[in-house]
Amino acid sequence: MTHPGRYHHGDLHAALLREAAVLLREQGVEGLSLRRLAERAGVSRTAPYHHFQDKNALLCALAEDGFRRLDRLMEDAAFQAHDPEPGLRRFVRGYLHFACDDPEQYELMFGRTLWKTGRPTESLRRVAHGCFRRYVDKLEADGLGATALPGGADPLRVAQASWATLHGLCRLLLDGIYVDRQDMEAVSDQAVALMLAAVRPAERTP
Amino acid sequence: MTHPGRYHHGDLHAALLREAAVLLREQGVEGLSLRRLAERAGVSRTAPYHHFQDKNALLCALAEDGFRRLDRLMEDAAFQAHDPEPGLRRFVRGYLHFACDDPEQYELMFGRTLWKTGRPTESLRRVAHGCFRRYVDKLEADGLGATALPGGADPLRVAQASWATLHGLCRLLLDGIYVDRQDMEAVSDQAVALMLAAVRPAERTP
DNA sequence: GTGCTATGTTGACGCTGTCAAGATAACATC
DNA sequence: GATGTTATCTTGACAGCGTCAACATAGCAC
Repeated sequence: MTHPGRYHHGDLHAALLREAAVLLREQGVEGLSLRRLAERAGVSRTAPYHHFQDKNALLCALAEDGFRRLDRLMEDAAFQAHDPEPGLRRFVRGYLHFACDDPEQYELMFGRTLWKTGRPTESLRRVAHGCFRRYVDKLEADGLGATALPGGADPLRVAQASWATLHGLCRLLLDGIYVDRQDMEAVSDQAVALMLAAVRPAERTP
Repeated sequence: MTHPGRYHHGDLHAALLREAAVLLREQGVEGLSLRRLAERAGVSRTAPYHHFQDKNALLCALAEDGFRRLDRLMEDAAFQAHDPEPGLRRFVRGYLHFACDDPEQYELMFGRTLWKTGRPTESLRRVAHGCFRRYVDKLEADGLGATALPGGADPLRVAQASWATLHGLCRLLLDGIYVDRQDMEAVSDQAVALMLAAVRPAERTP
């Protein structure tokens, strides 16, 4: 398939996604136009519309891939309550690495482009939610559900707050506000310490 | 000034900023076009270019206003080391309220639109940095510089990590990912607890 | 009054997402 | 094998965008 000069492309759907991922990585969402995409795939401007409802749908598919990769990272996570530090440290590093490896993809996954302006696909919603769900479950299963925090009885809250820390760090880092790229190591450790202080079970609270 | 039917507008600069703030609040950056802005101000499409170098410059000015407002919020903050909870709680609520009151403005201030894609004005950079600087100083002045955290000796790190938590929370909240608007109260408390655990000085670490 | 400068105008260019209508190929059915 | 249906791809068009160039007007200094 994918013979040049043919009227039918062969596997345009996959080719579009592939090319889109490259374009996204190199130029960001702003540089990703359907027209340019079509041109790169050697196809006319409106051909993509036979494979994706509109630009939003294509971007959602792209973000979905990202969440699937992130979900795999989540699978490997393990936080043992008796000594959460190494697991947490590995997870945080992995997360930051994931975000920094392809910032534009991360931005697309969590940015307003899809979640506010455009409407996220039902399919995207499912994957993204599943990814977070897995994080909550991991926390709970590994015995980090109830923590030293007052509201810590609810693992959902712990998950939300800790994910927010991680996420906020990534955003500040990637957009270059307040946190420099070279601070990454130090701030990463700081984030781990922050979470540990919150998550370390009840030595203090009787 | 600002007489209708006049060739010269009178105070287009201010009018543009005013109208832009409204449009931003109502429709977000995506709905804010220079052409529409000009039309609303009763002026031709290219008139704004005599008052702002380009769209990026106008957006920077808009974001700058936001940072000035946020800076005022920062002034009121007070974290006393002997009992940081009430001050911190007030600050967190204030911050979340600020973000939720005008989400599009917050997005503009911290989003990639200015910091990644467009280039932030030197003036914007200064104000934004000053705002964060004030936060760091406040933390240090109130005796929260060195904390229970291992790396807590550096107030900059504490500031970065705690701001990241706050910021991440806002992003997840505003974009509607993982955190619902109705969870705000609970998550806000959770964030306070998280920071407190990190910031409460050295009862544990000898 | 004369000229300079700030401000506002129209016209144009290339870019974008998307719709409508028509062309072509593949495939299923008779 | 012929026929019809469907998936796929094409060109043409439209409205919107940011921005540049060239021109018009008004205010202000001299």
